[in-house]
Amino acid sequence: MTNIKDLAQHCGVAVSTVSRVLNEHPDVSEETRQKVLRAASELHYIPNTSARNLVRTTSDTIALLVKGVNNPFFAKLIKVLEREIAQSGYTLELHQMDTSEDELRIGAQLTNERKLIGILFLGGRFNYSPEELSLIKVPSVFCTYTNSFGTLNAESYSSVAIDDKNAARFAVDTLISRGHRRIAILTDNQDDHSISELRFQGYQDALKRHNIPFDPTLVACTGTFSDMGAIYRATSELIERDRSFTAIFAIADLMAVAAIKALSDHGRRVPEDCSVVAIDGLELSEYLLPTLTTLVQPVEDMGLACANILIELIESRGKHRQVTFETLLREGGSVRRLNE
Amino acid sequence: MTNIKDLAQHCGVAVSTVSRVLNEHPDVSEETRQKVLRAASELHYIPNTSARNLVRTTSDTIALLVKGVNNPFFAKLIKVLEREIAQSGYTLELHQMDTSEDELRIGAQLTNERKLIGILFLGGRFNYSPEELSLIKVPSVFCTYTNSFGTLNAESYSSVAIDDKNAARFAVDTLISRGHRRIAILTDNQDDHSISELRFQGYQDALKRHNIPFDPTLVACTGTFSDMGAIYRATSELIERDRSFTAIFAIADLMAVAAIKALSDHGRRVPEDCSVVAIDGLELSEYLLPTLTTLVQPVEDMGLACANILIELIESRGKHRQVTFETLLREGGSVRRLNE
DNA sequence: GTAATTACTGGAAACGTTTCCAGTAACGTT
DNA sequence: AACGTTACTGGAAACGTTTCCAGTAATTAC
Repeated sequence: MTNIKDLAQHCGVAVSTVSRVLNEHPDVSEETRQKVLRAASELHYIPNTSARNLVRTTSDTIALLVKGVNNPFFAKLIKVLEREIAQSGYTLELHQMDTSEDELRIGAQLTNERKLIGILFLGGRFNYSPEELSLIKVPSVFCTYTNSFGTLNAESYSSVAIDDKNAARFAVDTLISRGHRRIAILTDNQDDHSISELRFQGYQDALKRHNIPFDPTLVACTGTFSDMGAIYRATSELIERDRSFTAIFAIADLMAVAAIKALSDHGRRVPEDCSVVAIDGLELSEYLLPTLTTLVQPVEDMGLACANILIELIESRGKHRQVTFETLLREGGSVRRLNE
Repeated sequence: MTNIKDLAQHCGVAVSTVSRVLNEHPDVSEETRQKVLRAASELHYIPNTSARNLVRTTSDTIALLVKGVNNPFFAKLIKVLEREIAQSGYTLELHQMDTSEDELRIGAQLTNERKLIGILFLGGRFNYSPEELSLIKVPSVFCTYTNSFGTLNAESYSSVAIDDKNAARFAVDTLISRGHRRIAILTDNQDDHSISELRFQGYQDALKRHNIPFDPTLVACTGTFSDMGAIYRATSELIERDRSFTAIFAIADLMAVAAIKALSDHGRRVPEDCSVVAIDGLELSEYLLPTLTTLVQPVEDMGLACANILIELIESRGKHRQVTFETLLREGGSVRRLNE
């Protein structure tokens, strides 16, 4: 493998000169510049990243710390993130965390190996104390969830999200405005300080505003966003437990898919016998039968925002900021007006 | 940041001794071992990866070069891959390639930066010459596609795949055995040397074996695996072009989803008016209405195989090998026997 | 009691860069 | 003619490790 020393020798110049050429420093004559460049290409010179990072005491890799990689909503997000990051000359590392508790631990560990210049958190919970957050020593951005529980001040963290509570409220409002009053909810969790809890709160809020009593028997917890079987079973139990509900609010599109199947298997058709509304706006949902009525998250814009905020932080061109995106109701065929 | 020198100084030993302790070399007294370990934890010592990699002239990162990250079949695969790789102490880097032509170029480039010890190729084409392949100077595995076109010998590359041609033939056979003869195909491409072409060949084979003439008007090319809109449009055009087909073979589950929607929008119900069979076996497909009849790829096993082969190559514990997995027909509700 | 082995340790080179500092030559300014 | 500036270049230190080599002390073998 050719290194910078070989180039120097080959050209009859000093290594420092070669380095200057390679790093596009000024103060190097056009003649030597060409000479070095030609040698570099002839000898197939490729810089050694480790050596460079060692002396520069940085790296070029950003870590994506994600819980539930196979969540289809993340797929598009990851696509956008990688593209943006690559375009800015950085590299994306993928790390999976199994529990939300891992996220800070893994983050802190990776940070310390000094091979990271930034972290993107995706799909975890978010109720950190300032002390916990300070374990992360590199710029980071929380994707798809924000500091809705904690006590962090806006100068100390960055996030990109929708207003989950509000979106959930809007989704449930949509059902209520169509005459539904017995509305079940299909959620991952009620109290894990993740978006699940926020959306659950939004559900409760909507009911309260319309003076509809909250009925815990209408809550189906799946404990997962991606395990279709578990979601199906949770819905089935709900159906067997209570036959009075006329609508389901699923906090994610994929949950709605499993729910619709469970309803169908129990002889209840959507939307005739039960309406369904969800949050996500997957492309897929437009191609289901019936098409899903869902609140669309602007996933592309969210990905761009995540990447840009992080890169600005890394290049110290920006300060921490929190971005909240609007969701848009996409009406499909899964909701029906209830006749009195 | 504490480094190995600080530890040495703090303990009153040489850096080499500290290094030995940290790398679990033998030949170091229990006493000093404890002393160093205690100091390391007290001073929050974290090794510098760049320095280590520099002197060892390796790294710990494996690159995943993927075309179409948002392909839902890949989601689960990536999940398994990351877990296996992380468990073996390596790190996974994500790189997206836009065109299949990128794949070798990007691979070669990354290889050369010497920050990579292995590459996983996912979702590209595969018709390389030995010369092209030799550009990649680190162990690599081709996931989900194999050397079905080229001239590589088995000692020079590794791959994990299903027998795409055979699977497609089986899928189409299933339709034929149910009485279908006018069978349309929904494919990404006919001649791009990727799995699309293989599956297309399998389709043609099945027809030939049953003396059903191949009709090009029954071929709908989408040019994509993941853009639902494009798939929908391609199917719509097919429907408007020919109303005689009684079944569709979609080379991927997601294509089948879009196709079923297109059929429905044109007043044709599945399976009553048209049967649909696909390849993939996404979990999702079991929860559609109707459930999809599809050939299941053992995605979990495939992921494990990819990771294991690569890791064995890296640790030079294994030789190149090609693994082909069996697919399994999962009968859903999207196929119906045709009455004569 | 000497030699050979073992157990442990320290010093220093090496990995491939970047960057600081000093230096030379040519040129323009006074 | 002396001086400052500019344009360019080389030497060497530094980044934080690992690993080779040599060396000492203690133990074992004869």
